[in-house]
Amino acid sequence: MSETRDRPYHHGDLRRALIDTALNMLATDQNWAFTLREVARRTGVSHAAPYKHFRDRETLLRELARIGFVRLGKSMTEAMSLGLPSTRAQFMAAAQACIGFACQNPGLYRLMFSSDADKTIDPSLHDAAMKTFGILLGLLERGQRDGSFRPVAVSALAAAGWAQVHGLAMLAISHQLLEEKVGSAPVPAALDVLLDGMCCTD
Amino acid sequence: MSETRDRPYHHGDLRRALIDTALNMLATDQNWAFTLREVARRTGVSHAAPYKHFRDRETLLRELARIGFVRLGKSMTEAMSLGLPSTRAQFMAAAQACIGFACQNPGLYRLMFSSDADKTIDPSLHDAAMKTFGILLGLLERGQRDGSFRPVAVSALAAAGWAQVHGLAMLAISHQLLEEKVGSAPVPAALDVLLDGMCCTD
DNA sequence: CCTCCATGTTTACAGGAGAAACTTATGCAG
DNA sequence: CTGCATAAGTTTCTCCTGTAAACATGGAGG
Repeated sequence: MSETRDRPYHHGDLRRALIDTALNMLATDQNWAFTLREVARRTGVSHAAPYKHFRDRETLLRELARIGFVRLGKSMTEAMSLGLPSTRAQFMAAAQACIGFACQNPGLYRLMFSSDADKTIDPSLHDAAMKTFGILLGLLERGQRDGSFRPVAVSALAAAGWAQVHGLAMLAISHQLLEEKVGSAPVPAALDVLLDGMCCTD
Repeated sequence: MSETRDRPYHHGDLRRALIDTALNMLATDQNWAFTLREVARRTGVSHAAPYKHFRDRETLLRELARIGFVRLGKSMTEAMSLGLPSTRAQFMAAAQACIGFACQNPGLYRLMFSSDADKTIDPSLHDAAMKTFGILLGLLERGQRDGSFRPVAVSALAAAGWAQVHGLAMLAISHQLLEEKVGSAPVPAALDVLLDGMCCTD
């Protein structure tokens, strides 16, 4: 077979390749039936090869989740850096970026908040999640300083904002934001209601 | 063995027994590694017996999710029926009931919103979810009529309220409402921020 | 009383997680 | 350059799961 020499015995960067394959599957598959063997198969290696790079299935899942948080953070940061006039508009943009990210990577987003991605046993995953959360927190603090957001405890704003965005994202990818229930543009509508509660300008 | 006669060959109500076992496991296990065979084992029947009552694993999961929505609806209705003075207080009570339900049944709550419980292929599950959502919607409409909530589109209030409550529940059972991030009592704090945006009394 | 059928059980098979033993290539010591 | 230690693959094995098929049982209706 000519295939024998298509790829050297040693892959070169199998770890990266496995992660890429898995991320692609997560972005594509709605079903979310993640299988280590299928990742290996699609990457073109034997089903035991991944164990040379990840202790077990969950270790790979946690690494994927970590990358997800990094990417999500980047999306939100970019959305906030578009030179929008008000802090309120920046919050809206970051929130919509997060929900857009979830809709484009439903499997990955679910994974990031699933019990498979246990943050209590992986400091780097925990750090990545904290860092992304920190982006939101920074925006809220800035908004309070410039007088956009009400001077209540910033932790209250943070909990409210985070829960709202995460809840909308989860409902969106679960296809539960049906028009019959919540109107035609539920995301900005809901965010506006929340922002009315967060902002000073009534 | 004396066990041979402990239970008659025909269980009597195996369907119910399987559901009860599964619900107990869901309430207990944080890990959420649901296995049909283990449900059968713990119920004391052979691993193939469940197939006489459920087409496949997912059919059982959907039935469990349906029961979850019914129970959640009951919890919320009860919380609203405590004779609380304001509609705002009733919303707060219903929201906390929902989040409390999630914390007491993390596995079940996750299931209810997971892709395993596909509402598009099970009308009775879809109906149960819609009905529970309807409780929230009814409360919001009542609140608008009595002047508690602002006269914006009720769908906006519904999307905001639902997302907020669901988001808080998901974050709570993912142990992501850490004090370092969101203060010591994030749930009421966040709900108050949202309610400030929903209510007329500023 | 006998027979049917719903509801059980046993057996069988495919596919996944993960461990262990084996193989190959690569980099480094001499 | 030679040769070996080792990282990175592969094969093989065991245990577990979901699910189908064949078989067994016992209670209800003729």
